[in-house]
Amino acid sequence: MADRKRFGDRDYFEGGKPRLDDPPNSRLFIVCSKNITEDDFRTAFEKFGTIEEVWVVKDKTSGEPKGVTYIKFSKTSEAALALEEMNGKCIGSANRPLKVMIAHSRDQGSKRESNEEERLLRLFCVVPKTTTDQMLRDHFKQFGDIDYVSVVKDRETKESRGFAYVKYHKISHAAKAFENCDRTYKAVFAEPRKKNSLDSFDRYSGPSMGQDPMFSPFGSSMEMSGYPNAEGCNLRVIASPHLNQDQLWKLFDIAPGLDFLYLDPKAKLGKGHAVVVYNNPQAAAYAQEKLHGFEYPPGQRLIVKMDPSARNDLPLNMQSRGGMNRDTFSGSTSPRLPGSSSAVPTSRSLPPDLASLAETIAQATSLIQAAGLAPDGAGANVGNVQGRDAYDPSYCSVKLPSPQPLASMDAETAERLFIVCNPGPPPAYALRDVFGRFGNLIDVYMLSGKNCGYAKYASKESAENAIQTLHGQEVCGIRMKVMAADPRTDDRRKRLKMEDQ
DNA sequence: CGACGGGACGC
DNA sequence: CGACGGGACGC
Repeated sequence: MADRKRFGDRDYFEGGKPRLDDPPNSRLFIVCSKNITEDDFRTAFEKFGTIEEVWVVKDKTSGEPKGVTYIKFSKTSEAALALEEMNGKCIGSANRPLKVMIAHSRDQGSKRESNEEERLLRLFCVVPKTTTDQMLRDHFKQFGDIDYVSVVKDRETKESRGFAYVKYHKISHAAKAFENCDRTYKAVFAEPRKKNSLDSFDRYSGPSMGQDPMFSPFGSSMEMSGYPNAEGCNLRVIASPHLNQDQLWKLFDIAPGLDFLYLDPKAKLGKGHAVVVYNNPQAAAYAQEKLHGFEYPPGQRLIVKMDPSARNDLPLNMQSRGGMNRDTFSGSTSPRLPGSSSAVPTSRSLPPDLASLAETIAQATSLIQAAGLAPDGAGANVGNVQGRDAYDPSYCSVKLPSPQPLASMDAETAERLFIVCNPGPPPAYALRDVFGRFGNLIDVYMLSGKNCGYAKYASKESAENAIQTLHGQEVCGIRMKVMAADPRTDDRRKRLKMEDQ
């Protein structure tokens, strides 16, 4: 089938026109000395990614370089990194430093706006109504330093309007988030907020929503280390034996001050038994309250108990250093609490912040395994068989292929499946994992308020495999029908077809 | 200050 | 036996 990722004239000149702004913000506009050659540019910029084109602009009549160059990258994040790295640098034989900017789209011309940085730093996302700022922050912080997260709420009812803005400090971070954030957010670069033209300092204008005020009930976790062996800091955990140490770490990282998490590889304590130690008792209590009884994976409740003696079960060499702690775990960032509101759900019914957390973990797990970086010997996650093909999520009634990378969101749909779930829709992350395992999955979603939905695949073969394997099976105890979808009926397809001409 | 050409899906 | 998602920021 057509591989839209591979670059070639065929793709570049889609519809007879160069795709200058596809993906968005992937083209650089560079003001520079006139004596820099195309080769100079290629040499200096190729390390940032795949260059689709270097165009040293020359005067049409005289042929003289105008001191302006465009460089088109295949990805937004490549252009962003190149900008951050090369702006102000000198290349070739020139003394004048490059001025590197993200090129405007052609119709936008050369006019500048006072806040054009914001166009590159801020993402617009569609989010479930139950998603909070903190939940979004927890997902988006993995891509870089967040300026602010803001779920837009109804002015009167204060309820979420179902969309949000996420702003970063660096455009490469925004670009990474744009490319790699959970695709159900449908992240796009946000149009700058409407504004009057006078304030070119809007970046500094407000405290705005910089840091959420209810952010840290425990104060700075750095200052909370005065409880090294306090009794209330130690938890004993029983989890699914399928979970590995990384996954558990991410779960228990919902409370600030996670010091040690030890999942006994020899199962001396018992399969899936772990010891968790925080540096402050509030965090341990919070984690226990939030995670005890939480189903992860679905159907498998975590058991989380306070146990002052738990720390004694750590191997001697860990009682001071930890088998896994903040220093050795690269994926963790600053500790944050979910559920910034005080109306934290205490029921055992999958509070939304934990659902979001579980989703994040499922996604990360899927990515890691798809990349062939499956947890190594340090983990105790392998049940009975060897190799990552053996990974078999307990929430699905049938043996599945190993996790696969998703197809790009704008890939062409080769086949669409219709899914019916009874009695109701399973968790989104479970659906995504299960349907993703056949490869080339573009998107899977349930219609809101309905028990049916769709899965879109970029490959017919993947879609057929999904039908073969999943039809009639269960996910999280929910029976699924999986079949080819009827073609769309509305005029949306026609409209898309028209654009192709 | 510094903003837009050439090319046009295989055998 | 079910059928087509959510979308722009109080001034």
